Amino acid sequence: MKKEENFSEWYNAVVEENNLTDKRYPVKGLNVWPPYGWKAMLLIDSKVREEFDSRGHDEVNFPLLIPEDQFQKEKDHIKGFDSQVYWVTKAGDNELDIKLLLRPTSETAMYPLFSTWIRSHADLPLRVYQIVNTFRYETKQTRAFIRVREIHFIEGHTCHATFQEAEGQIAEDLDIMRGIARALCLPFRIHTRPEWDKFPGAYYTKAIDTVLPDGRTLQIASIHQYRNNFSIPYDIYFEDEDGQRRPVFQTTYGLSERMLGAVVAVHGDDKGLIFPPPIAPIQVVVVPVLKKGESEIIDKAAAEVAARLVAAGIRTRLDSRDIRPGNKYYEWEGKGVPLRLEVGKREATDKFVTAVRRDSGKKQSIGTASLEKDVSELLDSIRENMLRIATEREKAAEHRVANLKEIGPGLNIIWWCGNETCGKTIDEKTGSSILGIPEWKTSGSGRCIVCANETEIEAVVSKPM
RNA sequence: GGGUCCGUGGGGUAGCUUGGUUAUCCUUGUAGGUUCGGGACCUAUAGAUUCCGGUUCAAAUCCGGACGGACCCA
Repeated sequence: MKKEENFSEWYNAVVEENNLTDKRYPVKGLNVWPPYGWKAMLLIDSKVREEFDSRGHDEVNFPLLIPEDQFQKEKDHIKGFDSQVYWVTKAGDNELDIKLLLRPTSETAMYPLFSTWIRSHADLPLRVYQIVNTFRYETKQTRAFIRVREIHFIEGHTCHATFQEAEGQIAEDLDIMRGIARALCLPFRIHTRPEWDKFPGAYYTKAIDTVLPDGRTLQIASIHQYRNNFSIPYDIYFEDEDGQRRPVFQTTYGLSERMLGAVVAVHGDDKGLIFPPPIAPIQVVVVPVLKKGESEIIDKAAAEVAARLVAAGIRTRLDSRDIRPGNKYYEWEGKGVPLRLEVGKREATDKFVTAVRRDSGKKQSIGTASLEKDVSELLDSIRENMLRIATEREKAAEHRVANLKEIGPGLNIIWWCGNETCGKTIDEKTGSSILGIPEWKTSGSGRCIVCANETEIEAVVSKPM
């Protein structure tokens, strides 16, 4: 399947054929995670946990069901999610007095409890996260990992004594993103979303966007400053040193299986997936190449290689199935295993393995004496190379445009007066929309691409996935 | 939000226009055997007309709806 010719078809085929997802579950937008895909997701989750935990965030788990009255305290938030909510209205045959909804996100599940957890400044900052499924009734076309109705959601929630401290949390969130993106070999951009596109209830939203091969952008994370927008209606107050009762300042951080979707889309090629080594369910596959009369010695050598790598903590699979080796190569290449080690008669006799990289296809011999060290170095080199290639492609997708007609695929850098009317005009006339204000420092000035008024605001425009 | 198209074994498909025999081919699964440096071969065997309703002597085929899927536009 050719990735460049028909990206959409390629994506659908590649995630299904290689067991990342099973879309045959008979409800729209609810997909099954088979073992291989789930393993990849869990490895991403582990990376996320590592980043949160090492900075002192604690993992929690809140209920899936939220009572209606508890959901309805913040007006903008309700307005934003109302149309996407799944309701539980009956228990057995009985109508429920208070309807329950499946969390579309967990602010309204958590915050009434936060209100009781937080009494004084000594309870702050509160920094927790959870990894759970959330439900949003998507009406648009669904797509594995990218637009689903049951979301594998990672949500960080923090409460702080001051706005400044909450701002500091957002800076830390960006650091966390850097750590995660490094493991995924994904370049990303930070955009402050325009007012009309921020998270319902937020003071502002910073989105993490990555560029896909077809020139569209995919939002893989979002970071929100809530200020007091939720703490006041949800009564999350603390007593400061002076005995004053004050609302906390809050932030949230949202990540999902879209990260896996981005990994598939950005790194894959015509042969199939390519997993970044840090999150590859199988990092190394060992394939014995048998020969009549010699199979015993070859099998033994291959098994030993695999056992040593496993002992060294490398996720290794010995593929001793009774099919031709070429068949195995195709299969593991499709599944994106970063490194393949071939062990045949020559290797078994002369104490080496033939290593084949998935990223470049290059072959090389590795002496068994330095096996563990050489394999981890190779995996590291693959990771660096994948990030380098992806970063180059992302840079190439960026271009400055001076009028609406030039707006095309990729990241279009424009001057924008900052008005919603002009922003919406871009949307209507080009089909692309304003991702937001980029993180970099604006310098100089220009004329708004729509109204031609002088402005110092630079914005990024693209077609979101 | 608007439109177009599609639904046949686990996957990919033929048959549908013009209703009529045992539903085609490839792949896959299972059992056995020969093989093995880039998708092997032989033998045996398993597996499908999305669902509900209608028209008809007769429906995979025609009509309506539901559910599911793909694409295009806003």
